[in-house]
Amino acid sequence: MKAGCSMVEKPEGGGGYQFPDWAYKTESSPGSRQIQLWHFILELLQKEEFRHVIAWQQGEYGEFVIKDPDEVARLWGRRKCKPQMNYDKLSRALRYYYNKRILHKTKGKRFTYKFNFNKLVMPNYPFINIRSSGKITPLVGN
DNA sequence: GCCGGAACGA
DNA sequence: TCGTTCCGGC
Repeated sequence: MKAGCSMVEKPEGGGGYQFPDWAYKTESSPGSRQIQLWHFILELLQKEEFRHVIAWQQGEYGEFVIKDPDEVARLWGRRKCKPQMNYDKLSRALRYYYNKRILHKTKGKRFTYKFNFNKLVMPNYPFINIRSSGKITPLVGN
C-alpha cells in the first residue's frame, strides 16, 4: 500500500523531526503547510544518513553539493507526491531562488549551490545557528 | 549541465 | 506565491 502521499508530510524517520511550524508555514498562507524546497534541502543536509546524497561543501560557508541528483529528486517527489519529479525540474525550482536571493549557483562546480544565509536565516530566522563548518543546529525551545 | 521564459495548478 | 512541466538555447 502506498501510504505517505495522503495528507500530512512530516519526516517519519522515527523522532528525526527537525523543523518547527515556522519552517512549514507561509505568511500569506494561513493553515497551509506546503513545505518549501529549500526547507527540504536543509532538512536533508542536517541528516548524516543523507550525506552520500547531499552534503555541505567543506570550507565554503553555506555551500552544498548534490552527490546523487536522482535520489534527491526522488525524495523531493515523494514528499510532494510528484512521482515524475527529476533533477531537471527540481533544479528549475532551485533557479527561481536566484532572484529571491535564497540560493545562488556555484558556477563551474557540478551540482553545487550555495545558501544565502546572510539574507535568509539572519534577518528572518534567528533561531538557527550555523557553524563555520556549514553545519546547522536548530535552536528550538530555548 | 545549466539557464530562464512560458503556461499552468494549488 | 511557489513550484511543476515543458522546452529552446547555450
